[in-house]
Amino acid sequence: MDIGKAGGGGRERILHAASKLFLSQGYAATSTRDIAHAAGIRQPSLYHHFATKADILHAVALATVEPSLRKAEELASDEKLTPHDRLMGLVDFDVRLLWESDRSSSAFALVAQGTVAEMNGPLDRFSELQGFYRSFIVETSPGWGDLRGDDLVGVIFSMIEGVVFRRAYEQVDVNEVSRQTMAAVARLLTPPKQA
Amino acid sequence: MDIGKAGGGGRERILHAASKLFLSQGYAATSTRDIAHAAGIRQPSLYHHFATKADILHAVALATVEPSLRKAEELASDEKLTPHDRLMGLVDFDVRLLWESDRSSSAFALVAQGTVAEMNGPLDRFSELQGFYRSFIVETSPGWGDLRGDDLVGVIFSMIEGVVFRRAYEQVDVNEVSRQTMAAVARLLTPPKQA
DNA sequence: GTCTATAGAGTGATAGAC
DNA sequence: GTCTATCACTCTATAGAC
Repeated sequence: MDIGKAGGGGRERILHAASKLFLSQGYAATSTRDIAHAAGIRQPSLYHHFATKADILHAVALATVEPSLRKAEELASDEKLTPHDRLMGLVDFDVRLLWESDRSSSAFALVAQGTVAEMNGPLDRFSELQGFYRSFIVETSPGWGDLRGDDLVGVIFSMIEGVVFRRAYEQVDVNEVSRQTMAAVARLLTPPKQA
Repeated sequence: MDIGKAGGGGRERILHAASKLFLSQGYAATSTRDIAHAAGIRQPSLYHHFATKADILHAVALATVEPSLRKAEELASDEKLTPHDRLMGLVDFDVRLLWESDRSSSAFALVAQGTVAEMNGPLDRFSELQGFYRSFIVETSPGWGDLRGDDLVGVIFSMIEGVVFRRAYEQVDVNEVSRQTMAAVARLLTPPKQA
């Protein structure tokens, strides 16, 4: 299920349309009529595919985190790669995904918009993704000085998710943002040559 | 005008209530009845103080960015401080502000929820704050390697704003987050002792 | 400056035909 | 699987009394 691509069956069209609208306007500000119109159907027809509006959000959030998770699994199982390569591959993939709102969005930003209790499924997948970040990071470097282990995971995660704010107002190319972010991650992990 | 503190006149009470609600639920999901109830008045009474709901968001966004801006001005004019001290002081202040949603929130997160055209006032103030970050950063260090000048400004800003995501699901103390963020900023700016 | 009452539009969701 | 019609509710905002 890849909601990044248009086309596909009726359900896929709805998820694709809803994904774009939820990110650009927010969940609450997006009406079911908006979604239906963008999907090329009438509003009540949505309810043949989903029981409630919240269910659409749930499905979008799940589908949004899946590509990153699949990429992480692919990187983790590629034995030709070093941990550093795996981390950089995932950072690059996620930054581009976060940047291209047309295709996807911050899974967490979506999850955060729904009632937390109903969003446990997507939240679990999100935690899995964090787990990959954590293992790629600690396998790359144990850290040094006053930033080690979970400290590094926290600030790196913060930096990656924070690109959604940059996208909203900066005039920067996604290639530049990806390059900068990878360079910053590498710098945070690399000890000085003479400590 | 400090909407972080409760009390004050009717207008201040409304801004305080709206600030908390907009951050925790989003602008669209917050009804004027919610705001009025939290402020201890009836819904139509809001319209004695603000012409529209969007005006409340506008005022909240402005009031939210002001404390950081005042802090930045204070740090900039304190001649006993080095650029590095100024930067760390602002990072610490902003991370704590972002973390304590009860008191404030990401000015930008608020701005992003309104129609962009109507939010030019707050957005300008937000740009001013970015300007302080930029000058504190470049005065601290010109950068080194593949991260210099605006590259550093971008990733550092991303990391600071990104703490709102960490707050939402991590069980971390704000003092830890502030310490980690300051350490990461310092590490990004400090050249290796032997390049 | 706050209230009650209410207008006017939009909302999510259901019923039932095709 | 999509449609038309519609219900019951909530929303922002206004009018006018006190």
